[in-house]
Amino acid sequence: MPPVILLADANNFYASCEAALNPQLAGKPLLVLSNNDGCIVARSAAAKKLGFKMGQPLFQCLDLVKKHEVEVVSSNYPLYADMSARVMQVLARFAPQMEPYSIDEAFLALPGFSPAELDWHSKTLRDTVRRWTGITVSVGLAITKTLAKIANERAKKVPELEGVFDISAYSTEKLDELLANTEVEDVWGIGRQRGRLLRQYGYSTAYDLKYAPDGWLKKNLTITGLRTAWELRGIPCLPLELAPPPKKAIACTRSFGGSVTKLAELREAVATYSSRVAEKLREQGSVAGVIQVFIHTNHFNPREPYYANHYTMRLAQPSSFSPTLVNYAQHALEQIYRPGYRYIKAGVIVTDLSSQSAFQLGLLEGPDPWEVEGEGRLMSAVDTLNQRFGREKVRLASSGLERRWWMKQTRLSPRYTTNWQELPIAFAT
DNA sequence: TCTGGGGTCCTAGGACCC
DNA sequence: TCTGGGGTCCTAGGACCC
Repeated sequence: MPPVILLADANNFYASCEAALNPQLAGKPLLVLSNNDGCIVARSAAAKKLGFKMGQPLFQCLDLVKKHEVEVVSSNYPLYADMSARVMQVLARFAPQMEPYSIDEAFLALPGFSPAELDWHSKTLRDTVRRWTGITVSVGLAITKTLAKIANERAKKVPELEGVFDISAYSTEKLDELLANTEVEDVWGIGRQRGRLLRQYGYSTAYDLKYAPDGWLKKNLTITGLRTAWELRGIPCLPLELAPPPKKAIACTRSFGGSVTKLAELREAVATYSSRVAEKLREQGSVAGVIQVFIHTNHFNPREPYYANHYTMRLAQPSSFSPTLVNYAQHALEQIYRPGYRYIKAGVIVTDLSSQSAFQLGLLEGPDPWEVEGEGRLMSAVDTLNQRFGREKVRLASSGLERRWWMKQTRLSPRYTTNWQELPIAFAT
């Protein structure tokens, strides 16, 4: 018997994090905004009920916000990352094997449980996460990840299920009935484009997708679409990833608080982003072989000329040394900068990553090992300081002081769990 | 006026080679 | 006028996810 897959997925995660640390928000309509306070990226249950849509620009629904006195906050990623780690720690106690899949969900493998045991286990898991973290998770159980996703979705939607839905022991008939009542776009791996194509050919439900011919699936949805159909048939094609594989690309890209026209300001932003990229590289022990910089103006505004460009460079030697990456990025920026435009976003992406240690071993014809050693020690000293005293406490001067381009975050909640000065207050005297 | 960020995987097509 | 066949590698772009 293959193990049952349990998918635990937090409800309205970002909104729940805010409410968990600020009891005054409990039960109220609450919106969490994207970087720059532009779009809605999370909604509390009450806000969903009022009709706010995921991804909707805030300025389009200000009337509704005012009318219902909806609370609105900027996104606070250090808080969500910390809460996520706490939730994951609790979840890990409930299975021998776990794959943290995203900031708010994880797959668990449960071998050798009876249906009654699965039910008790899932309810205990849910209660424990709620009591220990203040976050509510929904649980779906099935024999493949794709089916567990569908079960989880139901657990969220149908109140009678009380947050847990187990379809791991369903007969083919029962499962097919459930799939026939599931829109094809609600299947994990079927987005807008594939949904449209499937419907054109008359495949409008998960059931239709399950029984679509393999040849058609492979040809039109590639191997990934074929795997999805097999998973619906109960054949596991997506194994649990127990150890997170190293990233193959690392990026830091941001919209500016307002538009930026001067090269000097773009240079600050690009220096900041490439420093951050270098830091992320060092976190996973990688060096980058290729760096790309892009900038663009606002493509939503038809009244002003649009310009977008990117420039890619191969490093002479793979590196994670901040000053090196900043220098390359600055050079790349100069290749694509054109005066006279109002830029609203820039980004730095590194690829062709390899392991720091493998790189150093193969260094017979490489750079001076003493130099690399010195760079490494400098960076680890900087990283240690910043971990201890807060991000960017030590940084390159080229990343700017005034930083007029910095993103807008006008409604940031306190860093309740990651800063001693901003702990939640239980009793005020 | 105001519209997120960071990833993965897959394929088609071009360059290049013998 | 007629102009092979098969393979690899790389990249850009598309689709998807949260």
